[in-house]
Amino acid sequence: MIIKSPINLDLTINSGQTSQPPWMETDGTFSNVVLLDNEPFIFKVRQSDIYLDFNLDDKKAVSKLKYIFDLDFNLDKFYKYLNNHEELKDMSKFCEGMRLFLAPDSFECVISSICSANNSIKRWTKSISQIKKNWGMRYDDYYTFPQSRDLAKIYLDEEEEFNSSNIQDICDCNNNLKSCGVGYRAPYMRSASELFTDETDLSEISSMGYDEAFETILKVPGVGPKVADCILLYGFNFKEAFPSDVWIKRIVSYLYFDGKDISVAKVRDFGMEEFGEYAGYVQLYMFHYARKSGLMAKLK
DNA sequence: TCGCAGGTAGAAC
DNA sequence: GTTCTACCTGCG
Repeated sequence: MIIKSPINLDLTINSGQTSQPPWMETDGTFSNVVLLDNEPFIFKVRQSDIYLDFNLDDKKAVSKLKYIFDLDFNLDKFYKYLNNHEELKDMSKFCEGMRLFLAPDSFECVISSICSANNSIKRWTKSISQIKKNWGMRYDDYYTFPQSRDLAKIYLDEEEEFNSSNIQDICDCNNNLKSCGVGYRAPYMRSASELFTDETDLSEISSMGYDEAFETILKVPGVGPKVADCILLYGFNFKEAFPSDVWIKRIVSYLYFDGKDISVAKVRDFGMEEFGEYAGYVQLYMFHYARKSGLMAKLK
């Protein structure tokens, strides 16, 4: 069925948002397994003109799909907003149809975002895909993201695995987090999994206001301000988040502060204040505008 | 080969 | 409170 909200699927899925790695692509069809009340559904989506063509018409599935691709967000209104601001008016034409790519499972977003810190898009998406293959549930060619209680039990590295198992050669130890290329983030990822198994219920975050949610998620190991904002934006749909990293800092500094060097913390405050309910989208568009327009190369 | 890039934690100021 | 440094991996 066609869902009549304009979107550029390829751009949205491959824009490096830390909710999840890109979906599997075959001949222009993007697919993934999505759990609805713990029941697996294979979602297949493809571009149809400016819209999205979805393989299921089940009401729950459609509602979830609309959530994942943020299809109820009014892009036209957002573009009017961009066009009314001198600093932002070029952005929509470089990113037309790009939407938030929200996590079907917020725990996956927590771990993906921790993994993305001080890392490249290519490397964190590879690591998360490997984690799904190793410890997720398999349906056809697709893997779910493991649940927190399962990830909490995974060995951190070869050494821990070797010492706790009957494997004879340490080189055969590849059932551990570090073998997924996550580096020093492994203990953060496992501690976060323990936290969300035993102490903190992720669903409580959704019912909090932004500030409380931010302070709560900031306590998770491996989560600083940038990662916290990514989790709130891509994992919980808090659109007022303005995840600020060095690139956003350079772009904001160029566009708004005459190239003056300002702290990432100040950039975050500025973005939230200036863009309000559009902060998350502005951040997303800024990053891709800078990438595609050549601004990023210039700011390097 | 090695220098570099990229957020967080923990220590030092 | 702000600033410095180590952390792991892949890339040029």
